[in-house]
Amino acid sequence: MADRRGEGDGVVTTPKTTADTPADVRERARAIPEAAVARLAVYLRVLSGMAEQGVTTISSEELAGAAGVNSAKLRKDLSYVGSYGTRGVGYDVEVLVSHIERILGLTRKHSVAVVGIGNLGHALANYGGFPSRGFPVAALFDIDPDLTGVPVGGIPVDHIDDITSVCSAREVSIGVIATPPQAAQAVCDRLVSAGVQCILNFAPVVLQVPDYVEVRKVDLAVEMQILSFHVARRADEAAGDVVNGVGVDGVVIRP
Amino acid sequence: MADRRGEGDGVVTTPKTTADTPADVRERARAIPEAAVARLAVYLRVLSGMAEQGVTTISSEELAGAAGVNSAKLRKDLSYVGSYGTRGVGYDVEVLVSHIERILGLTRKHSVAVVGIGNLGHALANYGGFPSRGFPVAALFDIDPDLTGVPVGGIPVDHIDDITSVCSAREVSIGVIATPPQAAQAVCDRLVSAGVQCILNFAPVVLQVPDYVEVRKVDLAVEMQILSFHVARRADEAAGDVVNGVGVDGVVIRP
DNA sequence: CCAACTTTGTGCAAGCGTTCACAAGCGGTA
DNA sequence: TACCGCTTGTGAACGCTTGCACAAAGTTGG
Repeated sequence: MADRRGEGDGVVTTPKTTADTPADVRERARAIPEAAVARLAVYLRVLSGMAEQGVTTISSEELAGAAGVNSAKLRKDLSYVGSYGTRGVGYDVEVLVSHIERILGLTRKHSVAVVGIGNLGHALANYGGFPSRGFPVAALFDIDPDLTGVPVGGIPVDHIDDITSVCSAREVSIGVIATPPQAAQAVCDRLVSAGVQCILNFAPVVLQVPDYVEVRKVDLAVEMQILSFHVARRADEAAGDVVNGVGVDGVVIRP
Repeated sequence: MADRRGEGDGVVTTPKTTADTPADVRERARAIPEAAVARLAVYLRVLSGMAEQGVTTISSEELAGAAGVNSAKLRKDLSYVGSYGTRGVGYDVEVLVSHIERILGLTRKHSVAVVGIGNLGHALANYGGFPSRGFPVAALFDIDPDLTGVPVGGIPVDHIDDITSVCSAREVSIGVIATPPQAAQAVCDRLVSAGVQCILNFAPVVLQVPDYVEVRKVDLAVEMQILSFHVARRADEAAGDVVNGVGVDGVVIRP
């Protein structure tokens, strides 16, 4: 499926028309909006699925439908990657996949370290989606000495005191924090001092990091509360449309 | 969106001072940008922590620092909630907490159902952050008959065939999908037919739902790929700063 | 009571991202 | 080769979000 790392270099499909020097790619990558990057990752997954099903060509309309966006946005997003479509026809699935992978930096392996082997840490260590997409889990850490040496998902757990040395040695480029909130900042600091520049944080805290470190946050409580907000808004609207809040507001809304 | 029915007639009087009728809250909630809602949830957590530490008053500058945003944005966000600060002083922590909770709909309990009791599902079922924040886990589901009846995190697992009846009976308002991608859409359809209008989706697929259903997606692979993009961009920039062109995949990481 | 100081709340302008609309380009056909 | 229909790629308009800067409002000290 998405195992085309390694390729891309020698291969260089980028043929005829567009010159596409590394400098171009660099310049282009710099300008891609964050939101578009997130969507590119989604397109990539959809395209991988298409490729598996034997689809070789796809139009922006089809791909947009499958990815849940409108086709204009999709084309604009793809235009950040380059012009690899054929007018009147659509996009070659394989070509598109390889170019998106290149832009997303998936031609290179990114070793991952997971810190905090609790419920979530276990789930992450065993999550098949990481290695199969070019993100091998190279190290696991926990503060509990009883866990040290115990293999989880095939990888032995190290003690968090060894984060710096182990991460440096194994060239970890992405750190995943799945610790309790109290420990998160300390763990983060160690990861940073080990040279890790990208962090995925599951702990419900705002991490303080140097400018050159990129942090992405996955906050379950926040997600739930956003949903809660929508539940409430919806309930309010319904209440406002039909009945209305008792006597407090005598406002009548007519549908 | 496109839910402006009802209004347009002589609705809502937008009173002078701070009367704050339910209609006002309704009107205000409707207007809060999605991005601001997400931040409000973060402010809420920070404020809760402050309250626990005995802090009673906080300025926008302090709170902004703790939440990792700039103070102007914070004040604008809070202004969506209402004007509950005291000029020259700051905000009363407790007051702010209660108003944000009200806006986010946290005064009401939202029962949660988790579908797919694999690694992630287990972690979610045992995650203490849910119940403690007003999101009691009321039901668990899996397709595996061997799991049915087995309690996980104190709640017995039901079979996914019973999603509709159980969710209706227990008034589940938020569904969490932690199944493999192939099963996600079917599970989603069942949740929707059970009346669930908010879904948190961990499966790496784009769910198709009716307009009135709100879906939030947590996609680990996408998060990793976004980080990968930044690693690559950084590497490219570093390479571009020093050498120009040449190497296809210049690595070079700089501190 | 006044003056000096602090901090909120917000109008406004700049910046991004999304959407629209259409010219340009390509394959197929006669 | 010339024409036709289809789909891409993108300039331009639009709308949402952010950040600035400052008046309004409150506190404190004399």
